[in-house]
Amino acid sequence: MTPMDKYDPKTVEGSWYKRWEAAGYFAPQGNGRPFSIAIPPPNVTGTLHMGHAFQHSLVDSIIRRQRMLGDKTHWQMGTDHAGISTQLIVSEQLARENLKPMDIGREAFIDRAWQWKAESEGTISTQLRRMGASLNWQTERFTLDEGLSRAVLEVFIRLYEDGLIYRGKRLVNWDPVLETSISDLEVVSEEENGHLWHFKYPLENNQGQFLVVATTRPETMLGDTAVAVHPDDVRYRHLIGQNILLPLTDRVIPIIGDHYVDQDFGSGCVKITPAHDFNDYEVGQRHQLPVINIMNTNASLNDNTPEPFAGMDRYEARQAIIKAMQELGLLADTEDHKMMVPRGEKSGVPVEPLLSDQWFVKIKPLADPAIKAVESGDIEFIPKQAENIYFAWMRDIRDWCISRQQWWGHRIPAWYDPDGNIYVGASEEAVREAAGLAPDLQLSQDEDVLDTWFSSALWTFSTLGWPDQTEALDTFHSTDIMVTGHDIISFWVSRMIMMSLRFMHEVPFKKVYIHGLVVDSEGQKMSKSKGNGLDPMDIIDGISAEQLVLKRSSNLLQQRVREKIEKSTRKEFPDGISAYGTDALRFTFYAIATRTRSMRFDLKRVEGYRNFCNKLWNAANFVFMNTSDHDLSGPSSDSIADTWIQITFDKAAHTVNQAMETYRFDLAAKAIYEFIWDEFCDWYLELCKATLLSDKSSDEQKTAARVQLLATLEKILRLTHPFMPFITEEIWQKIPAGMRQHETIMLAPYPQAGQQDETANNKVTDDINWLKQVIGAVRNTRGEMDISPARPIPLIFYNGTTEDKRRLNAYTELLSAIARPESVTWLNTGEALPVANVQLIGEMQLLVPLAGLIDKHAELQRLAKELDRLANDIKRSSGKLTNPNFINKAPEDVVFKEKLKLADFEQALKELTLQKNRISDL
RNA sequence: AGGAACGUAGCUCAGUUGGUUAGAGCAUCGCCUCGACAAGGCGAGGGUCGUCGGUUCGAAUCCGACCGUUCCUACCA
Repeated sequence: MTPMDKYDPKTVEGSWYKRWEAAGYFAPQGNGRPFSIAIPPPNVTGTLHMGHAFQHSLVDSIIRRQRMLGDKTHWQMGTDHAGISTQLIVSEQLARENLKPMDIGREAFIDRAWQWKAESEGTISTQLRRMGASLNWQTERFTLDEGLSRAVLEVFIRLYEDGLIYRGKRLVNWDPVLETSISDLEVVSEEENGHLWHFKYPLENNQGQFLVVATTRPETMLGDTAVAVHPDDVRYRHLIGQNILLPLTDRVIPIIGDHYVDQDFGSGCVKITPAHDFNDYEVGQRHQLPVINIMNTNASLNDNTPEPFAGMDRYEARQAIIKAMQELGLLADTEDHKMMVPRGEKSGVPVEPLLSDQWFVKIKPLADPAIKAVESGDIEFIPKQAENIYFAWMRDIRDWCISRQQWWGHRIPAWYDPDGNIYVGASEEAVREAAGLAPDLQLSQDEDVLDTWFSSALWTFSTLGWPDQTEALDTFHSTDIMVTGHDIISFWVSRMIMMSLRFMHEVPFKKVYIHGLVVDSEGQKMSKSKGNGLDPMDIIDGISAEQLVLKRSSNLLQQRVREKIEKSTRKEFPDGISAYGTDALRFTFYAIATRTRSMRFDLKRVEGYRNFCNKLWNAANFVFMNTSDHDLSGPSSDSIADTWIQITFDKAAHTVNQAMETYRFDLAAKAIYEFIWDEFCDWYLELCKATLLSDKSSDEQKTAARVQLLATLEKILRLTHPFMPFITEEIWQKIPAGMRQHETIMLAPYPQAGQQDETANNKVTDDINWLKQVIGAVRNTRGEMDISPARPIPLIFYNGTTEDKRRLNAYTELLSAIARPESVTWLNTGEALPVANVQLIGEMQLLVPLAGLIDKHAELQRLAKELDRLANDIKRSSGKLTNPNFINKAPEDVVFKEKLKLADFEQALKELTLQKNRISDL
C-alpha cells in the first residue's frame, strides 16, 4: 500500500458532512431508547460565534455517542426570529436609503424583514454543518413559521383565559432609540461618571425657606409630584403634610413621609417622580401621588412640561433646567458623582423608565411549580451550583412584560373596539364570533408583538408539533438535556420550564448542563464591539493577518478603538491564523470544558490538538502500511503487547464513558488523548515494530500483531468519533471492510469496557510496566550521560528476583528492539560488578558499565542528587512511622503502605551509597 | 451593599469521598533526520498549591480570617 497523504484537515473534512446528511444519518432511526436534545435556537440572521461553536460541539459529542450506543436520537434544529436585533438591522438598512420604518409601513417592513431572513438564514446553518453538528435538519423549525405561531397563539389565548395574561399601564424599561419596552435582562448597567445636582425647592408657607433635594437627572424634576423625607427625621418630620412650590412649574406638591428615604444620604430629602423612576413609582403608589409622564417615546419632553422645555431632548432639557435653576438662585451645589447608568443592550443608549400600556404574564402561578421541579430533582442542574442562579431569579421573579413595540414578531392576538373593550382570540373572525359582536362594530388589532422569548419558551414542545399530539411529541418530549450558558438561565431556561410544566405537564428537559463562557486569552469576554472575537470558521479555514485585522475593526465606529484593535491583533496574530480544521477546534473545546465558569481560549491549544490529529493520522498510516498486503485470516497468537493494548483500551473506553455520563468532556478528551498518544503510539506501535521487524517472531505472532493493530485502531476511531467526527470517519473508511460492520462510523457501536479479569490483566500490565521501566531506565541513562541512541550499550541486570529474571527472558526481544543494547547480562547477587551507572527498578539494579561511556564526575553528581532526594523521603516517611498517633489512628493499609515505602527508600539508599563509594574509589 | 466563585509550574488548566515523590499541555533547556509522524522522538529543569490560623495522626483538598481577581443581583436620590 502507498503511504497516505500528509494530514490536511481541509481534504479530510471536505465531503463527509454532505454524505452523512444525504444518507439521512442525522434523523432518528432504529428502535432504541428515544434520546433528544433541542438546540437553543440561534438568531436566524446571525452568525456562529465561539460560544455557539463550543456549545454545539459539546452537544454533538453527546448526541453522536448516544446514537452510537443505539439510541433513537433526535437533535432538534431551528432558529428564532430575534425580534429586536432583526428589527434593528432592517431599520439600519432602511436608514441607508434615507427611510424610516414609518415611511414604508408595517407590511412593507415585515416584507423587508422576511427578505433579510431569506438572505441571511443560510449562514448559521452552513456554519453548523462545518462544525459537524449532527442536527436533524429534516424537522428544522423557525419561531415565526406556521406551526410555531399556532403554538404561540394557543398559549397566549389559554393564559389569557386563565387570567395569567393581563394588560396594564406600568412603568417599564424603555429604549428610546428602538422605541420599545425591553426586558430587565436586556438592560446592562455600568458605572459612569456623572453629577449630583442639589436643587433648592421653596416651601409654600415659609417664604425664603427651602428643602434641598439632590438629583442625578435634573430633567425629571418637571414630573415631580412630591418631596419625601424619612418619617422619623427630626429635621423634617414637622414639615410632612406641608407643600413645596415646584420651581419652573406652577405646581404645588406635597411633602410626604416614607421609610424609603435614607436620612444619611445627601440632605435627607428626595424628590419623587413616579412616572420616571421605579422606586419613586412605588412611593407614589403608597401615597396615591399623581403620575405625570413628561416624556415622549423618543425621550424628548412632552407637552406636560412647560415652555421652553417641551420638545427638547432629555439631555438638552437637562442643561436648560440646570441653567434656569441657577438663574433663579435655586442651584445649591453641583458635585461629581459616580453612578450606575442603565443602557439598552442592543441600542447602547440609557434606557428610561416609561409609563405605558403593556401586556404582562402573571408569573407567580407559573414560577412556583417551576421552582418545585428543580427542588424535587425532576430537573437536575449540572453543575449543581448553577441551581443558585435559577432559584435566585425565580424566587424573586416579577411579572413578565411580553409586549414589544415592534413589527417583527408574533402580533398580539387582541382586538379593541371603539370603547376600548379587549377581545382575545385566534383571529378577528374568531373573536367576533365568540363575543357575538355586530358585524359593523369596528375592531382594531393590538399593534404590538410578543417578546421573542415568549415563543422560545415553548421551544421544546412547539418544535415537536404541539398543540397537535404528534408522534414526535410523544416520542421525544421531555427532552433529555439542555446545554446552555449560565447567562441564559433566567432568560430562557426558567421560561421553558414554566411553559412546559403548564402546557405539557412535564419538564421540558431532565437535565440542564450549564457551561462556562469562552473568553479571549486575556480573560476578556469576546465581543464585536471590543474587536477581540474569534470566528470559529477562521480557526477552521485559517485567515491572514490582514484579513483578520480588517474583519475585527470594520465594525468599530471609533477610530481610536480601531487602531487599538489593529495593534493588539497584529501582536497576537502576527501571521494570522493557520487552518487547524474542525476536528482540532472541537477537540480543544472538549479539553477546556472543565467545571470553571470561564475558559480562556488559546490558539496554542488548538495547534496542539491539530498535532494530535496529525499523530493519529500518521499512526493510521503506519497501521495500514504494516497490514495491507497481508493475509490476516491465518492462525495468530497474541503477544503480551497485543493483550496489553486490549486491556488498556478497555480501561480508556471505561474512563471516556464514565466521563461522558458525568458530562466531564475534559476528562473524556484527556483519556482519549493519552491513550492514543502515550499508549498506542508511544508503546504499542513500538512494541509491534519489534515483533514485525524481527526474524525471530513467528508468523502467528506477526499476524496477531497485525490484527491487533487494525482492531485497536478501529476501536480508537469509534471511541474518538463523537469528538472528532471527520478524521475518524476518513480513516475508518480505509479499514478493511471485513473489520467494520456498518456503512458509516456514525452508526457503528460505541466501545464500552467488557468484562474484565482483574488478576489476569494485572499480570499483563505489571509485565508491560516492568518493561517500560527498564526501557525508561536505559533511556534515562542515555539522556543523562549524553549517549547517542544510535550507540549500543551493554546492559547488566543485577540482584533481580526470579520474577525479574522470568521477565527478562521473556521480553529480551522486545527490550532489545527498543533499547538497543550491545549486550544483555544477568548477574546473580554476590557476583562481581563492574563500575557502572546504576538505575533501580524495584530491588533490581540496571547497570551500564562506565568504561568509555560514562563521565565519572557527572555520574557522581547524579548520584548525590538522587541520594539527597532519598534522604528526604526517608526522613518524612520515618517521621510518620515513629509517630504513635499515626500508627494508632491511621487506617491499617495506609500504615502498611507507608512501611513498604520506607523499606524501598532505605534499600535504594543502601544500594546507591554503595554505588557512589565504588565510583568515587576509581 | 448583598450573594457566589476562583487563586496550583513562566502561561492555560486537571487534581472526583482528606492518605504515593502534587500532574498534563504549551513554553524553556539538552540530545536525536533510528523505515508512521520534525505538526516528530528521547530526556531534563521548573511548584513552601494566595497569606495566616484552626480541625486532623495526616490538608492543595475541610473550617475561619485576611489579601487579590472575577462574576451575578440590587441600588442612594
